Amino acid sequence: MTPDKRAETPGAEKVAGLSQIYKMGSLPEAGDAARPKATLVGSDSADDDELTNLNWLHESSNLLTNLRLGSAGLPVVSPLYDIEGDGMPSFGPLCYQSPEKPSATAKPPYSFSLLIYMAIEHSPNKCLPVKEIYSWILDRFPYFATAPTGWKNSVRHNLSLNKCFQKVERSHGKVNGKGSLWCVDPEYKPNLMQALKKQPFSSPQSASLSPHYLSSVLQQSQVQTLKESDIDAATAMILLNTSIEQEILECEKPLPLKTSLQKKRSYGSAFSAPSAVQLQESHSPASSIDPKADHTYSASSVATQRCASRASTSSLSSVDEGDEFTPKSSHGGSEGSEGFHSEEDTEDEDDPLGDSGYAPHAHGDSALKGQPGKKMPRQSCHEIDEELKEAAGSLLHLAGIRTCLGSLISTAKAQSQKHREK
DNA sequence: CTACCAGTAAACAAGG
DNA sequence: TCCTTGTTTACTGGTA
Repeated sequence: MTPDKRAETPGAEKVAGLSQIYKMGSLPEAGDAARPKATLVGSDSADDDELTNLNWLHESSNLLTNLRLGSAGLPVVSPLYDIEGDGMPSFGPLCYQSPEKPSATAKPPYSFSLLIYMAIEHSPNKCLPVKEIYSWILDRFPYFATAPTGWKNSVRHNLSLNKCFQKVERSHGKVNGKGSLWCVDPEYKPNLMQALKKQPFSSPQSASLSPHYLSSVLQQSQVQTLKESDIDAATAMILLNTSIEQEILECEKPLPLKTSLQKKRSYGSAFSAPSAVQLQESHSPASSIDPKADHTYSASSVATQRCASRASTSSLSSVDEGDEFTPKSSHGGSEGSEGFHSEEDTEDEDDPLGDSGYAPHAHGDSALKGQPGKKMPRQSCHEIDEELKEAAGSLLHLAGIRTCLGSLISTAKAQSQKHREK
């Protein structure tokens, strides 16, 4: 499909839909973020205090908590993007268009796998049909609007080949029907996230997520006066956060990204991974903050269950567990026969996305059946919060050590200089 | 030099 | 019939 055909894709509506989602998806603190936070972090604290000042850590912690929560039922997805998420459809080309990246039409610094990952993760359901993946990419990366059409082939190629992505049939009986949904295998999610974080640093041509970028991103998200060391710490927090998430994942053994991505080229069946049973087992009660009812994915589909259950496990994610295992037949067909719901389908029913996971969601259906289900996520969030606090403590400790080392080094340097002068 | 990976092109099949 | 989607194979270029 040529870029000019884009109009015929749901791109336009999509944008609107996504916009809404983004709005809805604002983090709980997004509102806060919008507020002028002059108080912030070391707003003007002495430089030396910045590391040892718990405030910034706390902020980072909040930030990272948001990240977690972001994957916990918000439309936001990839940590780093979450960070910048201000609840607005802020991505545009911005996704990679950092200040250092003047050209919005430059080739994105992300691999197709990551682009797909981002697209999927930014969907409220964590599942997207190819078409919408195209749209998302086109929206965020204008480069592709003018790029040769082969990129779509590459996207599909990636989806097929990459084990990180799993196909989910939209509805019952359709095994090979047209337009399946694609979601990210939660098992590989950490790896993808890691790749996302790493890539810009490992890729010379992309500075989009360089410390500077991260810095600006963090600034956008409330942490306003970060020094490089802070950024390091924040990065560490992010990684830490990831590891916590990994702990939470019942599917431990996240393969090193390389490994996981390598698998993709095994040209074997991409869906030979864990069985439905395993998936079921790995299903954690902590899930579904998102009443988003896209859970109607054909429950008969193993892949669907996998997607739904594991997604909710790994990311405290978006699929309403109350529904996700409900056989479609019994799922009250208010949603029509197809399991898939695009943003349009759900847009009116969900501020769920705005549902932070902390704030109880009082919305029709979801609120009703959600009550019991909400508790768990809250508990989980609380646990996570505790973990984050602990982690923050540890990090603070490390930061303190680092500061000490820094001052020792500078002292040593000063002394040696004195020495030389003598 | 080799192996690996990502990207690209293309052929093909299935389905709408 | 055409288009989209999905799979597979082959090839190329970059990188470690």
